[in-house]
Amino acid sequence: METKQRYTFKKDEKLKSRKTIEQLFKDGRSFSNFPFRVLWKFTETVKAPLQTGFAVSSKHFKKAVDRNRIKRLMREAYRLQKNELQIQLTQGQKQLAVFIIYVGNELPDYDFIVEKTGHVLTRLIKITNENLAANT
RNA sequence: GCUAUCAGCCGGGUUAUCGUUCUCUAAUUUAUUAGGGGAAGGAAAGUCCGGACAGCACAGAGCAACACACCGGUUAACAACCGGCUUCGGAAUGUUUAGUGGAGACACUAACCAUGGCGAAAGAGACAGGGCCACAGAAAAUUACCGCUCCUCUCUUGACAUACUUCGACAAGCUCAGUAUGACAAGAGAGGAGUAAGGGUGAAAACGUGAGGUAAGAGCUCACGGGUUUUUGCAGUAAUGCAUCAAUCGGGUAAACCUUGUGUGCUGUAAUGCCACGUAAACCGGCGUUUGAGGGCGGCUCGUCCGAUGCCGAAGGGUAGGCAGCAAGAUUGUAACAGUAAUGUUGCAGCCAGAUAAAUGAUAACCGGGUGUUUGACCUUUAGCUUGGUUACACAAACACUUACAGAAUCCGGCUUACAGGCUGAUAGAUUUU
RNA sequence: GGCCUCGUAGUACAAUGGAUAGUAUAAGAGUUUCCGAAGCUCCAGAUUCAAGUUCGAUUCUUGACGAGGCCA
Repeated sequence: METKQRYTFKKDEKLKSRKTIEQLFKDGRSFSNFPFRVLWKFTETVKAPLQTGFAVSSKHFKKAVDRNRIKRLMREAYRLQKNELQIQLTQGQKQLAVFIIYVGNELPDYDFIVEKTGHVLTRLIKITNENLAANT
């Protein structure tokens, strides 16, 4: 992973456990960056260094096609930009669980999502650095 | 070729880069790499019907409840599908009649009738029963308010007949006048009976029109026409149709109750079975142990089975992971045969998603389809250009816009709803060309 | 995924198939008051949508749309 850059997003990197998600909603910390709301928590229960889930409210988007479309765009944008955060976490021996919720009301286009996902990821990197500094 | 209706079918493609899931093969560092293959629809949607499958007694009885309802067929099954019947709607066509225009041929308009492509029907029963029908109206279903007619009684008036004379014009009679009685006519009032023609209100008014008949009227009778039921004959498997005989005509509502017939046990793949992890058989209240609490997931009753370290309530604690179910089946494609068709039988070939915070994608370019505009195009005038008109048909180019509805979750058969656009067929109509 | 329930003024609820769909409250106007509140008077405002049955649907039937609930 450290030799060549591969933009993968496999099963292990998805946040799937119902239990961890409930923990995130209960104890996790969060911040908003429109159109996203991000939940995050350092936890030991997960295998991979970084696990991420995506969600869209079915109240805002009634049709499954629209929800799928947004989730696919988010996943694509995340996949292409998340490598830096992943490397940091591996070096720091930390496990991070992240859950990103789309709270906007309109169907976004791809460029908008890419830009906003970049903002979210830089903020997460900052948080990780602070956490590492505090621990050491 | 065009328009309309109906039925059936399809519903984008190629390349590049990065990526997801399942599976097979190989390699090893045992979770990665490399290669091959598969990966969303006609509605996957709504969850409206029907099944398969699973559990509850190899699912029992009665009531209740629910569903269905012309006939025949198809099917695993159905409220679905196919074919037919009946009723209704109806583009259009034709005959006749009337009106208008016209010298005429004829044209247009309207009405009746006939045919009628096509479409719709939750299409049993209102002679089993009760219920309801606001307002208006006499009356909303065996009813009678007004009116019409007849009879009886009373009163008034009129003229007639008979009898009588207290008084009067004149002595008597007659006449006039008066009184009483009788029957008659007219009018008024009361009572009884008949009547359903008239009442113009309403969504709906007692089969319709005409004639006879009658005290007045009435399907009371007759003629023509209409509806319902029924006998017989013919056609058809049947619904039904045609003819015929007889009876009958008293509104609507069953998508309000109901009646008749037929059918349905209930719950649903989060069913169900197995494995793993973890906790608490805490405490309190009530019931019960052969005199039976309670349960067997349906509303009630019965029956039957299970049933004691038990059950219920209250208050808490723990887990919410994996495997099977779960992808070879009422299967898909194709051909032949049977059938009007739905559909069935046989042969050949194929294996075609399996996720679980939920995969099947993202970006870019090009091509293809559709619509619109413009220019060529066509027409007129002209020797030609300009100008003007047409874009009905065919073709070409450029530009712009657009390329739908929508995402499997156990699986099938239907229904319903959404859908840019395209293709095919049938029927009807108008028109052009040959 | 499966199984259910419900849609009436801004809000909370009524209404035998039948007159102008009612009540409370909120909103608006007026009155009262030095001003405001409360009170009083008045006014506007709705049957989720579309078909069907019926003479006539908030009510009955069907479909669509929307809202809510339950499951191991």
